[in-house]
Amino acid sequence: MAKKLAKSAISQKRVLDAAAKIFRDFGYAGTTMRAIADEADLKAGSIYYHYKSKDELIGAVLDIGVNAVTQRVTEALAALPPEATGRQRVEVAIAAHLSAIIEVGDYTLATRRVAGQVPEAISARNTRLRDSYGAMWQQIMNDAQQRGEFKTTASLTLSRLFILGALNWTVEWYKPGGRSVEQIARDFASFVLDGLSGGAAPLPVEFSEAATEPHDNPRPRIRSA
Amino acid sequence: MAKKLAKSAISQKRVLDAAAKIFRDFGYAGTTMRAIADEADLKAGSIYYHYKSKDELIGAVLDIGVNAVTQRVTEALAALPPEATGRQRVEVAIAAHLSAIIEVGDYTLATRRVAGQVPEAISARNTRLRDSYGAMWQQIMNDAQQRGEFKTTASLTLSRLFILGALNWTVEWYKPGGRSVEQIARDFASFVLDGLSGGAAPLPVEFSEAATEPHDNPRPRIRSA
DNA sequence: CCTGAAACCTAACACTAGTTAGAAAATGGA
DNA sequence: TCCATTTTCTAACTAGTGTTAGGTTTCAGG
Repeated sequence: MAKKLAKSAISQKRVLDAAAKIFRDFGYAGTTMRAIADEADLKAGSIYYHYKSKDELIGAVLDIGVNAVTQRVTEALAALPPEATGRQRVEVAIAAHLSAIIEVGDYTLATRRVAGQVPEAISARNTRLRDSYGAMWQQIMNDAQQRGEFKTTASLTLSRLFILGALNWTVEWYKPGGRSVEQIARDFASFVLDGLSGGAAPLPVEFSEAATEPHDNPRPRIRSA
Repeated sequence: MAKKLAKSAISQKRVLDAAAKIFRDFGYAGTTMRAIADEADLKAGSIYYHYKSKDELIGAVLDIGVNAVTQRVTEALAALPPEATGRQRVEVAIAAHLSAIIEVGDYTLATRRVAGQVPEAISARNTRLRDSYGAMWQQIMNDAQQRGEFKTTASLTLSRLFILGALNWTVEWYKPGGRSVEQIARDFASFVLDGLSGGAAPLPVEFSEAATEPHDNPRPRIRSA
């Protein structure tokens, strides 16, 4: 199984991508091995050559969703000079998080929609991953506050939960044709750091309110009944 | 069916509550009529005396989730004097939204977790409800900006999406024993309006950072396999 | 106590689920 | 070309799904 992997790897990836798509659209129980197989141009039985069960598959999908984001944000933060301000760190983390979850959107959405439906044994490991990612954010924010950059009276723990909740929700309404990820990240950072009422505009945006109005339910492909 | 409803109504409610709970934990396809029946102290076949299909049931659950929030926020805003500032309106809307989604938490969570897995015909109506609720928020924010209360450079449409995303995400980590809903609402409003870096504290909070650290996965009841 | 409607249950139907064992095809080095 | 290994398919099994038809219980009102 792990000797000279070569041809198998591409099929494995195809199955994984297909699984993410189907899980995202139909949830854990709603996803059938036959539907995944169909999406991956395979027969249902053949999946078991690559993954030994449906649970192992969903486990792989879940982990990819979180790890991709964690890795991207970690790298982006590491690339920052040591003298970077807390504000800059937050901005960079937001941009990295956003671009990551949109790039691996199928996995992110699958993770979001399926977490809490999956058997406990599988979700436990994934929860640990998410927790440690949250701790990373917490540290950024605590540092910034200790430096005196944050003057908010709100709990930083709650703020972190708000930020990550809103960030992750983005994949639900984001549509490729509309606003660019960079623009969304900028607006988000501005919103998070200065709020609605504050904000002495550092750089004026070209056109603040226009363009495509995002819609709530971007994914119509639902089974008949 | 709608002649002299009396005894049937309480059973109907029991089934509905049970359905919300099960849908929230297992998703659309993962929810079985037998599991709902079990939770409601009933046999599976008996559900069909109250609801003619699983789809009708999920439709009812979805609508309750949205309508409860819409109604509560509408009332809270209507109770405000006409001279209320945009800032006050936002604060009130946040508090009302939060208390509503936590009170009918089972329905809210069911709605959140199941939307997108449900057949299109059912989700369509529900999406309309959510859209009109979003429009209500949009109006509050536009008004406030036109009055000159908001100085943010970020798109108000995006801001609204961020706010509602973060608000709805609250039910995922809220735990009854921890911080009070009012405290969370205050922090959230402060965060939304003044951001992290701003915020000339109007009223100092008693203890800003302490108490129960919320945990990510508050619902362990997952089927074995 | 009778009665008819309301509320519920039982048992089954047709169908689909995840999974598996074994046969068949594809692959690549000798 | 041959062969051994890898990869895929076929066909089936068991368990569990939503739903229904018809019988049974519950219960208010006469």
